[in-house]
Amino acid sequence: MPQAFERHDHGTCISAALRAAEDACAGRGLSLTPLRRRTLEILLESHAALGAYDVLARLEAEGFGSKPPVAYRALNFLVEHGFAHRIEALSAYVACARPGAEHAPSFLVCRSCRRVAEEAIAVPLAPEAEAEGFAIERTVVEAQGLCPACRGAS
Amino acid sequence: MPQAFERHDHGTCISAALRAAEDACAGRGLSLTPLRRRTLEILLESHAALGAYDVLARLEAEGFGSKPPVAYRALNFLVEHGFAHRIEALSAYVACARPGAEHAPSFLVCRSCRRVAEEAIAVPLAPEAEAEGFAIERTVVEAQGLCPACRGAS
DNA sequence: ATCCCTCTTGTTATAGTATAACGTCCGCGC
DNA sequence: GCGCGGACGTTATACTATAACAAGAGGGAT
Ligand SMILES: [Zn+2]
Ligand SMILES: [Zn+2]
Ligand SMILES: [Zn+2]
Ligand SMILES: [Zn+2]
Repeated sequence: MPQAFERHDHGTCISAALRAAEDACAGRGLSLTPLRRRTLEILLESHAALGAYDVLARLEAEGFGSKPPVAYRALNFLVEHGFAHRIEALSAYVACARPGAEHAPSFLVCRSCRRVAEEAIAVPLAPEAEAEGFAIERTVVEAQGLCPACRGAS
Repeated sequence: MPQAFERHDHGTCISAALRAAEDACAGRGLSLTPLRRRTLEILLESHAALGAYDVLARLEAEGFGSKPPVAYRALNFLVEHGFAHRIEALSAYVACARPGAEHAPSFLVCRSCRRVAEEAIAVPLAPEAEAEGFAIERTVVEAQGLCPACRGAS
């Protein structure tokens, strides 16, 4: 997988993700409206986590509505359908690096540049949950730290 | 470990945690002031995650200050020194179940009653981080779902 | 064509979470 | 006594998120 912290052809990165979103929407009867599509593109421009109000500012500058629900609704649509993820520790949003594939996402989040690498790992806590009769519905796995670039720039 | 979702002697639970906090503060030159101690007690009363403003309301009712920084400072003190943890997905706070012990905490969080069980697991993502040159400083591991009691009450 | 229904986008207003900045008090070392 | 740092209190403000309502677009039924 091309990773956020490695050099890669980012144009391919973007177009593959948009393509996957289009296909998934077509297949599931969802509509990837201009607002939703543009919101995804904004997230895809970088591998960094963006706050809802950052996204909103971009959308407003491009002629979409200027009020918070505009951004939150688009972001929630993307998150619900797996085209983006919410980084809980930052209250921020990032495009999914594996759109289409079912996965329990986990992230490496740089505290300096906010770039995010998405990893595929086994759901932790499953045995503990089993032992206690706890039914896991969703997992949040986020490692915060410094990415290679930001370590170097120390 | 006595778990939040199991029957246990909760009085012991509370007094052991307070004792551990007192000892740790004494040993590290920290001051467990009445405000900080009471804040910890409030968190300890249940194994549930409480919002900062819930805690603040309790503190105010007991004669402490009524403004947000009062609660946030006490909570931040407890979190910084490992006597409490922040549940990122809820923007809420819970008393630590292993005060004193060094640990990368992970949690089972009930979405219905907000009770939290703290587990000890290995840091996930370590191999991935290593491979990418990412320096992990903190991990957030939270499984959300339904606890045994809330499953039963379905 | 008209009606109805649902979905999307837009708005206003408000709720919920968190911190910056500053003043006072108190205990301690000098 | 004086200076200092830490804890606690305040005011004010910033940041994050949602409830509730209005307007338009599209589609299917009559
Ligand atoms: Zn890329
Ligand atoms: Zn970085
Ligand atoms: Zn207990
Ligand atoms: Zn529960």
